[in-house]
Amino acid sequence: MPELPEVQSVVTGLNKILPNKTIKSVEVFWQKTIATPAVETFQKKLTGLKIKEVARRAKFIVMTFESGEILLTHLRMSGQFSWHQELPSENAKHLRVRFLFTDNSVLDFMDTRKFARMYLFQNLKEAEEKALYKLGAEPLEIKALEFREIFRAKKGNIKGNLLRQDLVSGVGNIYADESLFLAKIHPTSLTHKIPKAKFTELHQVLQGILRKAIKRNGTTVNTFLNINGEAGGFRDELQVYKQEKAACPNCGNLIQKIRLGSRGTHFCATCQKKYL
DNA sequence: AAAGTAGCCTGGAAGC
DNA sequence: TGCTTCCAGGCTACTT
Repeated sequence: MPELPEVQSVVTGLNKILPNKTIKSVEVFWQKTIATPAVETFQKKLTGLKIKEVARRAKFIVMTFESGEILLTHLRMSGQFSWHQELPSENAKHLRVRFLFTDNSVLDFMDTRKFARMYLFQNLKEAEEKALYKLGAEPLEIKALEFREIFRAKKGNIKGNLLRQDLVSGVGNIYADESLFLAKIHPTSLTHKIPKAKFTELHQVLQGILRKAIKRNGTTVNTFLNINGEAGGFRDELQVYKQEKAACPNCGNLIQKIRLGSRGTHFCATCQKKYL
């Protein structure tokens, strides 16, 4: 499941290849992948545009064109880009969108689960107003004090709040579970009952884990591959996520798995303190 | 207002 | 063995 580090890995790869390429045509194999505008408009508007750069905002891939248009892509569960020097002899499985460039290279977008979405906007202002405005601060940019203030008075459990993109953006299920384990906070802890110092700690371990995961090219749990077809190496570093029934690396007791807010949630009941 | 949940989807795992 | 059911989860929309 692509979260911030996985998206960053994809963006870094795309930004090495795509700038200065001009789109010759766009093929759409699954209409719903294009969230906005209408598919024909999407194809028509993109044709002839030259890519300026590829960046990331939260879990969105932000492609900027020379003329100012913005293409946002959200990978959701299984979205995947793959670039080819020339047209592949046969279509990849789950191919949803294909971008053909004037230099005859090809950018394919595959998405098994069909949850991924692309949004084309006229300019950054429109992208901000219609899509990005809901996003909270970047977890790697936010300061500890600010981080604590955002969460301090929030109701509900900390796990659910960590996943909220409008508070701090880019954290998903894997890094939520992992950072709570490292900060020794039980996922069902009530957010407003967690002491100030613990938030400082959570902020620190979250930044640490995200930086480390970016270095390791993200985490591959089921299907994630970057544009070079490489899996993420952070999987080997998971302490609790998908480790149910394994021994806690700290105390040796079994890692537990529960459902919290309809999400699989992994933790060590011994090491992680419950603030209620 | 905040919290819970259905729905979007497929494929692999688990259950029978 | 082969069928059916369950589960994974980011995000939106809807209900309570």
